[in-house]
Order: sequence, then C-alpha cells, then structure tokens
Amino acid sequence: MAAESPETADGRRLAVMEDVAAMAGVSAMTVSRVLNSPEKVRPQTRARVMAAVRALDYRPNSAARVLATGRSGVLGVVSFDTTLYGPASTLFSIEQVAREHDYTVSIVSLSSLNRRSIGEGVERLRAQSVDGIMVVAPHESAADGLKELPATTPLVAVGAGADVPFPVVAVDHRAGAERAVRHLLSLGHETVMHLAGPADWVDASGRVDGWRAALEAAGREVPPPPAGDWSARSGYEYGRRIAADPEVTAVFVANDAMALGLLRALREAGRDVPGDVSVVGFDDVPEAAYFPPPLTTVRQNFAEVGRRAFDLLLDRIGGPLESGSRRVVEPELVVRESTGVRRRT
Amino acid sequence: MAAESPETADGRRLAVMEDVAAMAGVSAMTVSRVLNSPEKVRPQTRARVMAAVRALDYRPNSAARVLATGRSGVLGVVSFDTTLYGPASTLFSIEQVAREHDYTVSIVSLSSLNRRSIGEGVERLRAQSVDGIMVVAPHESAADGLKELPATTPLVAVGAGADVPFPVVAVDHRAGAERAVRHLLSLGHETVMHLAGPADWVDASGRVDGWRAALEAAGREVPPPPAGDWSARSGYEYGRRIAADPEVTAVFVANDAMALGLLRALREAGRDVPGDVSVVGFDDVPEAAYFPPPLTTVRQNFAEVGRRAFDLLLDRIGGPLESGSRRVVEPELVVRESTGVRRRT
DNA sequence: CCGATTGATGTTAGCGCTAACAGAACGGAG
DNA sequence: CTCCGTTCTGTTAGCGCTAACATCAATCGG
Repeated sequence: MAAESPETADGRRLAVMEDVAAMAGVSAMTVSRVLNSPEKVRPQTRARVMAAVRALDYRPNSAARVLATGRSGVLGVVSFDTTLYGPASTLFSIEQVAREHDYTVSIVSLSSLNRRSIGEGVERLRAQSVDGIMVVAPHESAADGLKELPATTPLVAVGAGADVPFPVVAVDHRAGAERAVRHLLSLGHETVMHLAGPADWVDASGRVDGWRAALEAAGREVPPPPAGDWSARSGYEYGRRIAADPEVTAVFVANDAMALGLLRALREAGRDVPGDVSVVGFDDVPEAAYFPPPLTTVRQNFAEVGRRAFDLLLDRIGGPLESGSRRVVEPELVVRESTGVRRRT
Repeated sequence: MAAESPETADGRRLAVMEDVAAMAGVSAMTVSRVLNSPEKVRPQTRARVMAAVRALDYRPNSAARVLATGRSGVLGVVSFDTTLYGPASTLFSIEQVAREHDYTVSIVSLSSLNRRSIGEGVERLRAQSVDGIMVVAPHESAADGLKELPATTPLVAVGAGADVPFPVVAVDHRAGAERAVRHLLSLGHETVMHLAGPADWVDASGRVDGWRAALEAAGREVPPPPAGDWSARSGYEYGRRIAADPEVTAVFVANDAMALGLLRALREAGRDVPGDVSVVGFDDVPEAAYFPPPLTTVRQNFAEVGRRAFDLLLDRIGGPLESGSRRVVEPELVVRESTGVRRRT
C-alpha cells in the first residue's frame, strides 16, 4: 500500500487515469494516448476522453509519468546570489524560455560559491530527477567544482570561465571592456584606470584582461587595477583614494553599482564628471541612465544568454553529452554623459 | 516496460535500491528504512547498507518516492518579474529557508500578473506535484486570480492585499509610509507630496494610504498623488513637473528607483536636496546609500517575509488548509541625507 | 472470397519506491 | 526449557503512468 489519496476541495478522491477511462468507456492506455499523441486516437474516441478529462478535472500525475518515462520536464538552475542584477536577469530569462518550451525550472541559489556548494546544489537538483542543469557560475573556483561533477545529467555552464568540461554560454567581458577603454582613449585620455571586481569572478578577470589589452594595444601605461566587491561602497572607497589625483582623467569601473559609488566620491571631492574625470561602468542596470551623470556603460544581453543556454541544454538532453564548446554573447557600449573629451590642464 | 535505464558516466546502469540490497545482503525494504528511519535498523546492518550505498553511488529516485509517498519535497513559487529588487529578494530568501529545510523550490516568474497568468502558473506547479505553493502577488488584480483557485494544494500569498482566501504574509506598507511622512512633517514641512507606484500594486496603494493617513492625522493638506511605474524614468518625469514649484519642499516617493530619477530632475533644475526639497524613498536598495545625496528611505525586511511565508506554508502542509490569517512584517525608516529641516523662504 | 495489411484499442508488465503487515530472532521471566 | 513480548527484517502489494506487444475489426488487392 502507499500514499494516502489526496482529495479535492469537495472531499472526493482526485481523479486518476483509470477514472477517466471508465467514464469514457475506454482503457487507461487510450486515455494516455489522447494526452500524449492524440493523432493516434480516432477523433470520436478522443472527444469522449477529453470530455471525461474535463468533467473529472483530471490532471496527470507527474511523478508517475516521470517514473514511467524517465523524463521530468524540469530543468535545474544553480546560481549564485540571485539578488544581484546579473544572476537575477539570467535566471529570469532562463525561466521565460524554459516555460515557453514547457519546462519548469527549479532553483538553488547559493550565497557562497565554491567547489562544495556547487556540487551540493547540483546533487540536490539531480536528486529531484531534473532533465538538465544549468550552473550560473561566475566564480573561477566554481570551475573546479564543475570539473568534479559526474557527467550523468546534461549540464551547461553559464558565465563560466574556460577549462570547464561542459558547454559554456558567456558574455564576452573582454570585448566589452575593450570597447569601453577604446571609447575612453578615443576621447583623448592618456590612460584609463580600472576598478576591478572581486578577483575570483570570471566576469571581473575578463574585464581586466580586456582593459589591459586595449591599453597595451594603444601603447599606453597600464596602472595596477585594484579590486572592489561589486558594491557601491567599494566604488566609493576607491573614489576617495583617487579623487585627489589630477592625473586620473578616465576610469573604467567593472560594474554600475561601483561606478555609482565612485561618482559620489568624485562629486564630494569637487571633481566634475565628465569635465575632470570620465567614468564607464558595466551592466547597464535600469537606473544607470539616471545616475549623476547618466552613465556610459556596457550592456549585457542577459535575455540572449538565457536563450542560448537553454538551446544548448536542450541539445544535450536527448543528444550525446559532449563537453567543450563555448558560445559567446557580445555586449554593447552605451554612451551617455559620464564620458567626455579630455580637458587639457 | 518503461523508461530506458539511464546510465552512469562509465556506461553502467544507475544503481537502484534492489542493487544496494543485493550487495548488502538484505531486502530492499531494509535499505529503504536505513535511508528514511535509520533508528529502526540495527547499527551493524545499517553500516553494511550504507557501505553498499556509497560503493554504488546510489541515489534514491525521487519520482518513485513521490509516487509512493505522495510528497515531493518541492515548493512552488509563482512570482512577478523576479528581476525587480523586491520580488528577487523575496524569492532569494524563500529559497534559502526552503533549502535549510530540505525543500527544493520551483519557480514561475510572470512578466504580467493577472487572473489568467496566476492561475496558469499555479497549475503548472501543481502539475509538477509540488507540496505547497507561494504566490508573490503584489497586484490587486492578482487577488481575483487567487480567489478562483481550487484549495487543493496548500498555498500562501506573499505581499497580497486583503480579501484573499489564503494566508498572507506582507510588509506593512502603510506603516512604513506613515513613518516616512511623520519624519518629514517633524522636520517642519507643511505638507508632503507623494509619487505613487502603479495603481494596481498593493504595495503602491498601501503606501498611498499611509501617506494620506499621516497627513490627515496632522491636519495637513493632501495633494493628489500622481503615479509612476517604479522606474527611474518615471521619477525623473515627475521631477521635471514639480521642480519649478517652490511650494514643494518634501516628497515621499514610492520606491528608490523613482526617487533616483526625481533626485536627478531636481538637481538639473537647480534645486538642492535636502536644502530646498527633502526626499524619502522606499525599499532601501543596496545603492540607496550612494545616491546623490544618500537617500532616506524605508527598508523592507524581505528575509523575514520569506521566512514567515515558509513557516506558514509548512503549517499548511500536513495541517488543515484553513484560509484567512495575515502576518505583517514591519518596515523600518532609514534616515540618511536626503531629508532635512524645512528652510524658511 | 480470402489472406495480408492497416489502424484503433486493449493487455501486460514494470518504472523504483514505501505502507502495512507477516515472520523470524532474540532475550528474559516463569 | 517453554512461552511471550520486543526488536529487527522480509513479503506483498500498489502508488499512476506508459512501452511494447497482442488483439481485433475494417479494408483491400488479386
């Protein structure tokens, strides 16, 4: 014996396939066919079955279906802090695409990302028999965690670094940073300072690389890049340190929140943006256009990232579980009012 | 016959309970007991079973367990646009609490919230046999959608208005708004303008009510409250309209993003904050402390909301599915530099 | 007019697990 | 040494669904 039968609001037993079959005068198998491949059932029979389905308000039991078919229609997402703009946007777009394709999304949002936590998150989801898993893994250390995972369940990594034994979809942070820096150089700035993100974030190191590459390509001096923690506070603190230095005329900040903090520190120090200092951010959060002044920044297309990740995962489900392969989404420079021509001293 | 058997990375069949039983020299039932109520099995037997579990890297099949027990260990969350600060924070905290209690969370994030979409979201989740559902339903119209739902699955509403036939956990927007307005009045402002959120949001109307109540309690004039759409842009547009009016010395804005837009419009018009105009927001987004100037705002405790919603839902799962009951989380006024004593003209 | 073909539906078995009960093993009291 | 309650472990059945094959009637060409 098993599960006590759940009841409907009016106290009756929830209808199962056999009930529908009885009411329609057919076998359970025919009901199953009507639900899964209607074209194999005579229209007339089909109609009788559908009528019974409606009359009994029947819904197939997904657990039974999963058990019988081995497919659940659920996708798992392991993500870092879904409160941050990037992860939240990625998650949102994944869910949208998944739903369009009749998949449900289960999430595990980690507040710290490391080998252990990633593995646990993936395990949790696998234990729920998801059909596939996406790991939104912006940390370098996450890559290690991914390497240790068994390749049992189709998996794609979103925003992960190289060296990951799974397909990866990522924004081209490097190209975005290069665009930002070239923009600044084209405005006449001698060099460009960089406030980086936390060292172990792939996003952060990609942006550092792009910034450095663009400076070197132009034969400019490459100052050391200090790192913040993505928060406005850390941008502010950085700003307090550099505000007094008249040599600083252009700063590329690794995200918009830190840029906001920097803008504040600059204003407090009486340095005009973009008059004295030009600032470029990264993300293009919805508020960036209303920063003081409106922020020139690099926009990431999270919707596209989600879409591609989903497509890739769908390929893996059913297809072979090959590793490798990397798809890159290009970010876009959005020029606003925080950048301007270098003012000669 | 059914489901083709999935394989491990090395091509072997995934272990099932019977395999573990065979290896440990016991029956499948004993394995089941070791996993679910270890105290009922002799320590020595238990050890043999656990060894086999590890040796075979066995994981119970959740679908089979769900089918046999009727419980899935999955909670569903239907939420509006999880990209917004509030919903994202709520979702995050729900997932954290749920995970601590060994529940997985499945999500449906709606980009529009109405009777239909809510019902569909809930249906989707019920079809996945979730044990309980949370609806993060900040729209008035969502309430109607909730009324039409069958009471089959335990459900709690988060941030919903009154009149919902389910338990509700919500932030006390009204009290938060009153606090904001009283703060402004205590600084000597004659009256307080209000830029509201979209009319059909419960959060928005709660804040309007609180604002109005506080003004009326103090015997002040109650100006009509225009409504924005939560975006910085709408705050900016509102700001352009009122910036020229010297009568306006205090504004309570329904969220931080709109406040940011307003601050920008005010600055462009040459009006000093808080010198000429005091501004209070709502939300306390992480960036609020770095707005120009740092924003006085009302902080919502989303972690607490998530925790209570989860507790409430857990009560309903297993317990009777009573309706009614409402738990309220108090918001807190955070005073920063965007508010100041009214300057006499 | 008959065997072969096609299409619609039914039968059987089993996916992997656990509830409920049955049975074995053990220890202590009489 | 027997009897009886405790533990502990095994057996049986079934959760609700679907894959695979079986069946049956209708259809068709020769």
